[in-house]
Amino acid sequence: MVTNKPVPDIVVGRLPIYLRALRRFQEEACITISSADLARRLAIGSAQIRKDLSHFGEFGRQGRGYDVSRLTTELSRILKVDREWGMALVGAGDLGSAISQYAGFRARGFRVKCVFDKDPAKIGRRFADLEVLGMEHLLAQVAALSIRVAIVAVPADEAQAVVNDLVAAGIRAILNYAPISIAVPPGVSIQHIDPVVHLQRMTYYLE
Amino acid sequence: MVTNKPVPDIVVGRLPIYLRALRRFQEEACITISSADLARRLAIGSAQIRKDLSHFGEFGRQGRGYDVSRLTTELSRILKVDREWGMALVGAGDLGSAISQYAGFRARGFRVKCVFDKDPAKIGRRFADLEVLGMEHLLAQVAALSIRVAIVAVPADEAQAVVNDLVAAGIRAILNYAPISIAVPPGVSIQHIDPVVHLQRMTYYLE
DNA sequence: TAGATTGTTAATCGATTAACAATC
DNA sequence: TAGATTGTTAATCGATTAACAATC
Repeated sequence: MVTNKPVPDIVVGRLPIYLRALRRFQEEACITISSADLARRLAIGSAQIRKDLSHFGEFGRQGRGYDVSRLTTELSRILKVDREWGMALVGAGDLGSAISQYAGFRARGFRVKCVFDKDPAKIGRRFADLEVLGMEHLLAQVAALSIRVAIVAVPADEAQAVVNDLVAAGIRAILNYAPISIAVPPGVSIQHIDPVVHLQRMTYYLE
Repeated sequence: MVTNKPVPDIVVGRLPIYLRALRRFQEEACITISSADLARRLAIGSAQIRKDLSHFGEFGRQGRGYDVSRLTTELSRILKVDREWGMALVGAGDLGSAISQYAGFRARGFRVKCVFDKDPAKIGRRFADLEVLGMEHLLAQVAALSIRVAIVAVPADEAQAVVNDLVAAGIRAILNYAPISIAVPPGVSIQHIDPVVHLQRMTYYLE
């Protein structure tokens, strides 16, 4: 049942996982899957999948399940990944270089369109087909290219200032690789990637 | 109050975030902080921090707060990151190369000790001071180096098989960079890093 | 039709939060 | 001491799960 209440973040957060699994079912040439099929693959409950999807509409058929291609299309539309998103990358060090070369972004519709750094030694270098620009070009570039998404790959102690600049430039979604918690104003999303945090969540259980 | 009930995963999952914030307070030369100070920095509730910590002991003082250095030590001990952890890396492509060079691991006590790939073209190459080995050496190396932690950086369709090999070799904690959900037996932890999932969690809110 | 599976309800489960006695 | 802040309780809030009528 679709209401006008906002969908819980935790539900939205699972949709990309469903979408990723659907792509694999598609690669395996599955035409139709049940919520139980998907649940088995993801090691979660089938009721949770049905309930999550019910926030957005009725995409299945009783007795048959879900059409893999239809559900992929619907989830892509809901998540707004039925288009290409250009991204700004701030930080042209080793990590930034690895990020700009990561094929997984382009393969799923995300593309680094411009690269910035504040270090004069890095400005002017080429990152694939992009020239590293100074931070003073951020505002104009983001506006000119209509960019809403950015990746932060600077040291922890510079990250908050960079995020502030990005928000001021109109960026509304930020993927942060700096190992630090960062504040953003309402209306701006931020997600953090810190592999060490994930490792530390596991060492607790070792021994 | 410390009981013998297992601490919820969601609580354990927040400890690395607390630890990361503590290191920054330490860099700022803070001696003592209150749960409210930490909560403000992390944009969460102070009661949650106190309740989370109370699962493990009493680390604060009424009226004073927490000693930054003491709490850092305690959390490091709880998470078992008061030591160095050697890691096996599987996958010697671009992503594996970036991972092996990522300074953030070593800086926080995680070190890649051996690298494996199944591609004969990659075997024998050098990754910093390590030689890329064939998968047939996995079992012996992991045993010889007493490694319990591994990183998977292979294509999605190879990841499950690699994880099975790792588990068979005695690995008990796996950081997976392949964009796929993977099953592990009880007693083995797995965490996933897929930056595109994080981006897709944000595009939903755009426009 | 008979069998299967959805979408939804209601119950259960677990996590977060507010409040405050204890106490440094 | 007076002020501040912890550790803990109990209430609230929200998410997960089981169950099943609807129906393809």
